[in-house]
Amino acid sequence: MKYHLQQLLFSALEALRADGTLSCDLPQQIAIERTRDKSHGDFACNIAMVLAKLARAKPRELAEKIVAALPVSEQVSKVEIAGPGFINFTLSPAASLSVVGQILEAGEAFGRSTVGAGKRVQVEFVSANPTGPLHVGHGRGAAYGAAVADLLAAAGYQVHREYYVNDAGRQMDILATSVWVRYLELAGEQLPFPANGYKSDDYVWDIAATVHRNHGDAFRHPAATVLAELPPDEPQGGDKELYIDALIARAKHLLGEQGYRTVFDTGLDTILADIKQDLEEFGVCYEQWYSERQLVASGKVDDAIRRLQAAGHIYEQEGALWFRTTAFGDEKDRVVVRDNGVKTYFASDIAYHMEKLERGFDRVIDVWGADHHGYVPRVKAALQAMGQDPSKLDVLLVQFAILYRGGERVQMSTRSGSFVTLRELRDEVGNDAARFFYVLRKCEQHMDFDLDLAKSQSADNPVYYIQYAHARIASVMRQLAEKGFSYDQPAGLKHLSLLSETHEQELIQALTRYPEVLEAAALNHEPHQLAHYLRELANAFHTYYNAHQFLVDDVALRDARLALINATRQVLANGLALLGVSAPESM
RNA sequence: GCGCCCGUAGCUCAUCUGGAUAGAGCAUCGGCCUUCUAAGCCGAGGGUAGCAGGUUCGAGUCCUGCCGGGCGCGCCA
Repeated sequence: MKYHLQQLLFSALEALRADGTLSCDLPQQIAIERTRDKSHGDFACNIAMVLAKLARAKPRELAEKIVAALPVSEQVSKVEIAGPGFINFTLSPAASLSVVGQILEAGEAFGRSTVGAGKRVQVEFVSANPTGPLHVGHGRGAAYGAAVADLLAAAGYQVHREYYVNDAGRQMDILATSVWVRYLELAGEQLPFPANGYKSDDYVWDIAATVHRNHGDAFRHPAATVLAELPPDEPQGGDKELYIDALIARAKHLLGEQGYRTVFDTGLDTILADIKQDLEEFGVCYEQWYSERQLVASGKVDDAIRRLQAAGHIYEQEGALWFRTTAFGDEKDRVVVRDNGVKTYFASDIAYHMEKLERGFDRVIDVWGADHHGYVPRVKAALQAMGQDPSKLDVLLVQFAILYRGGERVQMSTRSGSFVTLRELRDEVGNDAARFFYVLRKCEQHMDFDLDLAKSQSADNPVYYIQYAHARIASVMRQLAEKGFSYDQPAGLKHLSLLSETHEQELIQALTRYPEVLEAAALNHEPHQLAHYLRELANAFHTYYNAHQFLVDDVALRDARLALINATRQVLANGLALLGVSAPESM
């Protein structure tokens, strides 16, 4: 509809230009907006005010000329000039009513558009290190990323959802070594737990037990051998980083490559399986799980560094290789290969992002926690240095969700183990409430997540309000047969003009907005727009429900009303599905 | 100190990329169930949009400077 009005205005402007009334250039885009106030019609356009200066005309006079030049459209019943020069359009009743038939015909497909047709977009989200279960912070990224991906798919994009698995690197070694130490304890060895290990995480015990169950004492070594000549750990006044590195080296040496790999993989596989299951239960699915280890093994990381070297962006200093990211706007240069020869996380990420673009995506979206924001310039710098277009990469930073329980802020720390897992959250508040709560705020907004409120199962949870609207409609349809009524949908569509009540018109108006909301939410990566819309739609329905009866004796009116609420049910279901929330038939 | 994000009703947040009189929910107060689910509806009160400037027909929205909160500034990941 917006597009139709744009076309009308555009031809009016061209006509004015042709007869010399308008001498300036025509704008590329004509902004059409929904009106806030119904007395202003359905849509408003500010084009006269925008062009007034360029055309050296008073806005209202220009508006009058534009209106006079507008082609006739049977979808528009009234055009008015208001305020400082707004052109307000009122749609004809038939134009609004037609949405009901469109919804019922399109069904689950209603609202989908083709703006992204032919474009491939990759969405990478969550990508938490597989060193432990997902916590509530990851939950927000999961719900948000999944919703953004689904919205883009609904907008016609070909969407590729991906999870980058950091299965290489130091943190994984620390995990593997932590598992081994717990295993040694289970095997009866007495040795201190490293200060920098995964100390208070119960799952480390579980994994160690699995290793012990499957391999017996195969990886057992006397504590004295393990600890021989290790530097002091932090409690003994040493450096915990040095200590853990030495312990990792000892583990690799004593277990051999094969044995170390077995312990390592038991940890990795166990945790990754847990993460996958967790996300799947949360309704979050991926096309691909991309392994950092395989990326490294493929030689692509070395290739990337070589390419940067060949392009002259790498220099050596104090034994390390530095990438001159400052040449591309970063604050300081970054190390890609440490003086001990180990490649940094950044080196992998350069190769990974390079590889993303080389896979041919038109657009690449990363959903990151806001604490990684400082990382954006260097990744963009890398892409630019490699001759790629950095603007193809969109990094969406998701702010933290601050948890409250009993009015108290819940302290979150992975290392201290005092975090709430996503699984715990889902168990407490349910998947539906969690998914909906997480996307209720725009991503750059800090979010207060009140656990008590979310798990209270009360009406304070906005998700129930929307689901209730859906269930109510389903209930009405169930009552049909019981009360001896019938519903003839084609007849209902024929009699839509009987829907003249204010509440009905407002409900229809809300329905016509759905495709616009969907497109805006997708293109702006703002699922919260859809969440808020669904609440408004549910509100329009509940109001209507309380004011009028659907199962009335007037057959034509009954069919028309049932067609309307069935269309409403469809849109509620479609919108909830995109947010990963169920649409129950009864509550 | 530098960089990014945020600051809107008592609380939690919207405001459709600069539009018309800034809107919802919760909380408070007052009404509505013999009728399709009261997890609902209707009504009332509640605002100097952190502060001060600037840009223009027009600013919560864009720019600058302060104030306050969060996060980040490793050869960690």
